Amino acid sequence: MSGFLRYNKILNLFSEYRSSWTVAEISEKLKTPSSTIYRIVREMVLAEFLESAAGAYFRLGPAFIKFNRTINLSDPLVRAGQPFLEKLANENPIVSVNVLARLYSKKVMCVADFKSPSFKNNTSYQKGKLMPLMYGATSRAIIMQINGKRLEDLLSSETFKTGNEKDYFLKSLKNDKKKGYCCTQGQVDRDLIGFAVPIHSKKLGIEASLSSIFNLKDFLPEHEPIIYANLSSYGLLIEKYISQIFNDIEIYHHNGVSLTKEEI
Amino acid sequence: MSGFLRYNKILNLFSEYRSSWTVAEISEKLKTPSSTIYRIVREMVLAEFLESAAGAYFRLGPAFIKFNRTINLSDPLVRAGQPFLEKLANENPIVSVNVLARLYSKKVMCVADFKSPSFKNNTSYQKGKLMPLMYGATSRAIIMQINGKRLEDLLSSETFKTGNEKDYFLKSLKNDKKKGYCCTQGQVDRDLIGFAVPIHSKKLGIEASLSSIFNLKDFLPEHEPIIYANLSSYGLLIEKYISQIFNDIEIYHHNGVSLTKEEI
DNA sequence: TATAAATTCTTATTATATGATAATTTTAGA
DNA sequence: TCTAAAATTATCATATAATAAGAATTTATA
Repeated sequence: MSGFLRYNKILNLFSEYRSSWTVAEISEKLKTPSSTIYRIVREMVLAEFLESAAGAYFRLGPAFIKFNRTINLSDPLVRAGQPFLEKLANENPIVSVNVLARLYSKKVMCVADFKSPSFKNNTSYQKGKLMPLMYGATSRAIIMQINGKRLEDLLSSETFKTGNEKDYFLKSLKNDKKKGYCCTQGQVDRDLIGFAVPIHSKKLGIEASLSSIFNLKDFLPEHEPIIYANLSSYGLLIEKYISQIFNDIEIYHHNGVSLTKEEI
Repeated sequence: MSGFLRYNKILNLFSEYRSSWTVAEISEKLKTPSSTIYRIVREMVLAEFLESAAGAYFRLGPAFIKFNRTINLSDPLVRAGQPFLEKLANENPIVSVNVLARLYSKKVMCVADFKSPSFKNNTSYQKGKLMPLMYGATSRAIIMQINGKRLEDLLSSETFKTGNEKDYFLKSLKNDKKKGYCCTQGQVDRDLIGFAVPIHSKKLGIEASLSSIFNLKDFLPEHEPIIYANLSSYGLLIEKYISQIFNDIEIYHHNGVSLTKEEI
C-alpha cells in the first residue's frame, strides 16, 4: 500500500451500508497494524476527510460535503443544466424524474436531478450513484455520442455473453443515433420508462445526457413526441449554456486571476 | 509536504471561485516541481478525486459526489432530520428556509436544507458551506448546548475585541439557554431573521441545530410563538429519530455484519 | 504534418512510512 | 469518584517510498 491508495483504501470502506468503522476494524480488514491505521486516520481527521464519532468509530468527514458543494457551484454541466431540470419536469405531459448524467471514466453518474413533487417511485438514478454503462436510456444516450477507439475501450470492460449480443447492442445504438434520442423500458428499474438525449461539449471534454423518466403505467404512446421535443430543446439550450460557461472560465484564466477564496 | 497533506494541499486549491487548475499552475502555486505534481495528480485521478478536463486542466472528481451521497444516505443527523424539513417549512406561518446544521471541529456546517418554493432570497446557509461559529441563530443554538472546557476551547480560536464582548456573548448565550431557543436578526444575512433550537445526541457525539430563517419584512411578532412551537416539536422528533437510528447502527455492528457493498 | 505542449519515465538521493512496543489519555462501569 | 480496560499517541530503528532533474514519449494544435 503506497501513495494515495493508502488513504483511498480506507475511505472506500465507508459505504451507505457500513458508514462507521473503528480503527481495530479497519486494521483487521486491511491486514495492517493498528498503529499504522491510527496514524493514517489521524491525518485524514485533521484534513476533515474523516471525523471521529462516539464509541471509537470514525465516519466520513465534512470535506466531502464541502467539495461536493464546490462541484455543484462550479461544474459547467451542473451549472448549465440544473436550472432547466425543474422547467423540463413542468413541461412534461406526465410526472417525471429528470436527470443530468455524465460519463466519468468508465461509469455513468447522475450529477443533478429534479423529481416532480408527486412522483412516487424511487429511481436508481440518484445524484452521486454510479450507474451501469450499457443499460437505461440515460447511459445509452451518452454512449451513442462516442465512437471509434474510445467506444471500443469503453465496451472492452463490459461483458457480452455472445458476440451477437455486442452486435445487437451496437446496432440498436446506431438506430438511436439516427433518431437522435434513446428510449428504454425496465432496463434499470422495472415499471419505469426513460427517454434521453445526448449532451456534449468538445471544448470541455464532457459527454453527458439529459433524461426524463416516467412511470410506465402513466405513459401513453402519444406522449412520446412531446417528451422528445422537450428533451431535445432543453438539451440544446444546456449545450449552449455550457459553452457560454466555458467562455467565462476562459476569461478568468486568461486574466491570470487566481480566484482562490483567501485572495478575494 | 508529507502524508495526506500532500494531497490535501492540492485539493484545497479547487474552490467555487477557481475550479480548474493545470499542473503548471499547481506546481507554481505550491512551489513544487511539475514532475512531482504530475505524479500526485495522476494518483488522485486514478482514485477519481480529480478528473482531467479539456485544455490540460484538472477539476474535482466524482469521488466527492459519491462520498457525499454516502454521507447523505448514512449520516444519522441527515437521515433523521431531512424528512422533517419540508414539513417544518409547510407549518411555518411565513415562507422560510429550514436548515439542519452541525458542529464539525470548530466550524458550523449546514448538512441539510429545505427552502419554501416561493422563498426568493438566498441565505448564506447552504449545504456544505462552513459558517461562523458565533453569529447567526443556527450557530448559536449549537454553542448554547456546549459548556465547560469544551466551550472554552471552541471560543479560544475566536477573536473578541474586548473582554466585555466575550462576557456579553456568554451572557446572551445563557439567556437563550433559559428560553430554549435562539433568535438573531441580520447577523449573517441582512434582511433575514433566524430562529433555532439545539439538537444533540450524546451517544452519537452530535451537536447540531434546527433552524428556520425568514425574510425580515414578512415577519411579525405574533409569529414567534408558532415558530418556536414548530421548531421545538420537530427538534424533539429529530432527536428521537437519531437515537432510533443509533440503535439500528448498533445492531448492525453487534451482529458482526460487515455490510460493504461487495459483500451484499 | 510539423511543432510545441503536456505527460510519463528514469534514477540517484533524500525523506518518509512502517510497525513493534511503550507510554499516555480517555472511556465506561462499579 | 475511582478503577480497569480500551483507545490513542509517541518512540525509534529499519524498510520503503517520494523527490526532482532531465530525458523520452505522447498528445494537442495550427
